[in-house]
Amino acid sequence: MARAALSADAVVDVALRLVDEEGSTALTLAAVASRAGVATPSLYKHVRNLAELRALLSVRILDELNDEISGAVQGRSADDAIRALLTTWRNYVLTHPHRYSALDQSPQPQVEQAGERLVNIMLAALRAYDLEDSAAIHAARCLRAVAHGFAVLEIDQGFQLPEKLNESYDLMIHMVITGLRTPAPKTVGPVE
Amino acid sequence: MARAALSADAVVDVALRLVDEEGSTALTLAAVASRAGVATPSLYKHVRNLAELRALLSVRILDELNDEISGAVQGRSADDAIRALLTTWRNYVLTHPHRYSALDQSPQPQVEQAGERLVNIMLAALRAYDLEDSAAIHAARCLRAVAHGFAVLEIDQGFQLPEKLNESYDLMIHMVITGLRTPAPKTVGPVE
DNA sequence: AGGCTTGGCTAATGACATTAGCTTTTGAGC
DNA sequence: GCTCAAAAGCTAATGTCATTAGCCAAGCCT
Repeated sequence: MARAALSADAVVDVALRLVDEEGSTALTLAAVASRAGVATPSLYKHVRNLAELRALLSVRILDELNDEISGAVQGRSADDAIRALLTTWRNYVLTHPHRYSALDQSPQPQVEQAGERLVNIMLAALRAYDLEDSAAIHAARCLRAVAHGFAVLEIDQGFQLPEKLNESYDLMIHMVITGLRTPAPKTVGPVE
Repeated sequence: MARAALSADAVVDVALRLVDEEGSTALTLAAVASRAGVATPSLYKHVRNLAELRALLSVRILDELNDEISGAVQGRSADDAIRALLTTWRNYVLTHPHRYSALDQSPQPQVEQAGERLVNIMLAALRAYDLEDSAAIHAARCLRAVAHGFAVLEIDQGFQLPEKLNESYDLMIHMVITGLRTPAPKTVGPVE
């Protein structure tokens, strides 16, 4: 190997710091290269292109979120676990808002894998509810949708009245928990 | 007035068609100009810049979503209204996936107004539950978070097992409704 | 007719991503 | 220690955008 300088991981490190400090829109190869003390095209030796860098960064972030959540869920179960999961998710988002909004929307396989890991944690947290397999998957999706939806809106919409957002989130947690405890509904046909 | 050709509205029309046909990433001033049969800089006579075009487009889309939802909620109340609202939201997203993903995240005031109109519809749908004012606001936020979160994940993640997404969504609707009917929880402190 | 306003155009600039092709470093094996 | 091939860097070039400046034509009002 030559010049023990950069590596794909190191590039992602730099990108992560950049996003933290200047927001996800500042994520350009030029900016990353500059921070890394390297010319822009040199990055291509470590990363296929900008899209791949975004994907790698998303994986890094999702894994970090994963870690925090699984730590928080450890040793808890049922309602307690769900509460911990959702609260930790939101805390992560609020602590690193730029990271969360840097998450890649485009469906790269690597990113999907990190997403699956997240789903597995949710399934583990749901185990205490004695759901059938498919019911557990539905529940996990709901958890994800709920946490993600609130996160996105809170980050880049701001809502208004910021002092009450905790209460809104508590209500949402309450909806999830009571919904899980109440017998599943018959599937309803489309409205209209 | 000269040359009765374009207008801000017409530009948004073109942009909307472009997004529908080629996806939200294809939304560039160059592409819009080309479709409008005009040179790129000419667009600046109608629109301040790309950011404003995005904002105008978002308003257009949010208003359309608003219309569909308020139509669906008309004449229904309580659980029925909530179900109609959420179902219509998802139907809109699935019918026009590109439009929904073209929605602007950056907080322009005009876009926020359109968002408020949406919140008002939700508050109307919630009226039957006899919530206090602030409780209704929390509930509306939850509705929005839930619908948006599921929409975003469904659009650009795809989940897997597409045949069961209806059931997942039904579960989420169930969570919302039972959560609204069950007494509000005491606010819980942060976990950990 | 004359002139202002409006909407359109061409040209120029600057930020990016990306590719091509050259050079240097360095580690592995001799 | 020497050689050399791969790795990692660089400069130069291209193409796509957004955006600005400055020019021109067309229509409307008087």
